Amino acid sequence: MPKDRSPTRIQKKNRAAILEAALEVFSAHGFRGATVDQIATQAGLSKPNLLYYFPSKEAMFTALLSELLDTWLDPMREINPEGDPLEEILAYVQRKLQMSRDYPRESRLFANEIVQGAPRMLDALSTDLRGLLEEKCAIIETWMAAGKINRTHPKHLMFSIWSLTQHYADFDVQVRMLMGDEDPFDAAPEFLETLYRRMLTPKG
Amino acid sequence: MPKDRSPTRIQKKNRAAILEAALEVFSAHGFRGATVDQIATQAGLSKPNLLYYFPSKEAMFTALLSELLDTWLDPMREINPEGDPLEEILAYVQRKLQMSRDYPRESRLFANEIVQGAPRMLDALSTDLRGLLEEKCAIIETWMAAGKINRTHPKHLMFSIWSLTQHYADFDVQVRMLMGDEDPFDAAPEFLETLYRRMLTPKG
DNA sequence: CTTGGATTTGACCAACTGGTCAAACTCACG
DNA sequence: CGTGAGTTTGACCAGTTGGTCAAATCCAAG
Repeated sequence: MPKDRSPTRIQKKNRAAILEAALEVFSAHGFRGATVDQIATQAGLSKPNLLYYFPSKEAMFTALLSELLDTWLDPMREINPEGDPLEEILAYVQRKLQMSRDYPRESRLFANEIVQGAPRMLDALSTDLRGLLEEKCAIIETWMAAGKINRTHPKHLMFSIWSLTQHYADFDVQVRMLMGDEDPFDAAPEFLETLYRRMLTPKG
Repeated sequence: MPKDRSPTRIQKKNRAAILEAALEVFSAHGFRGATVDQIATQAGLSKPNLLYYFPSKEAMFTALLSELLDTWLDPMREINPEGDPLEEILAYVQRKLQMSRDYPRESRLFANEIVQGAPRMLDALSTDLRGLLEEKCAIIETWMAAGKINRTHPKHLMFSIWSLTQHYADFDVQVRMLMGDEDPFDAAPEFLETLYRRMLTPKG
């Protein structure tokens, strides 16, 4: 295992290669379904070499999670309390949809883990996600109280956004199988915009 | 392996116990993450005994899938072309939500499999699901053409219903962690009814 | 160029896992 | 009862997998 002084050129390169490979393999097969050998092959390194950089398979997984969770939550952080309520929420939906299009592996990584009870992620979630959600829900509630958007259950509203957008990444194979040639991401942005505009525009 | 004449009392009981245990274990850990031993313990039988009833782990899994897929699609089958369009869709949403509440393991079983690319399910899906979806989307399109509900992309509409309802089963741990004491299924029915009513009621 | 730390790996191990099998046991039925 | 088919299992096997380690190789700083 590398000493924890400032990382060498090689350490930086290999750690990055391993985490990229780990993302590829873990997101496709889940933690248990992935093997260290697969990740090693994907990264172009030998298995013992991986275990020189990470003490265990588990450590690779948690390192990957903590590296990604922050970026994953960025779209939500960008919700601006000062902006126009409806437009803020619509923009958030579009950012989340972009994430599903551009980073489907990340989405599936989290999906895999949460569906199985999030045994290795609950702590991180209840730390980082919980607070952020409370904060944004409070904002949404003031918007509702001010009559800027229709009144509804803020948490369920957020869940619905996560669910609808991540569905296109997590259930990609099913969606594509059912849509044939058509690219799901062609119509999805408009569909979701319409949905939330009708849902939230006041005086419905 | 039992002969394929009419099953004995013991065969019926044990096959059922095995499939119930398999559902429990596969839905919690995915195919690769589940072990035959776990299923055996859960079923109260020995490992070789399971393999007396099913030739392989794979066979247990596919038997389970094909047994469940039919019931899983029932709520969609019940959509009635003769009924009131908006009410038919709202009722479908509620049926799906009930499924998530009452059969979360089934939902997670499918979710696990599809997130990982549905390697053992794509055939069944493209046979059973594809046709059913086309049929129901055609109905929805006539409803839209007749101005009974707002015009939108029918397939995306169906995806949205699956996504929103199954989210409460598949991401159960996350949802409950974020909602604290409150039961997600208390507010979900009303939330979803409001959402689809606003989305679909004509002249929005 | 030397040298000591950083990096890499072939060989190996113990635990686990899906699956087999012959022997033992149970049960329905005559 | 007795008997043969139906059922159960302990012992076992081969392949896989996470992880170890000593030896070999590489590399950057003096």
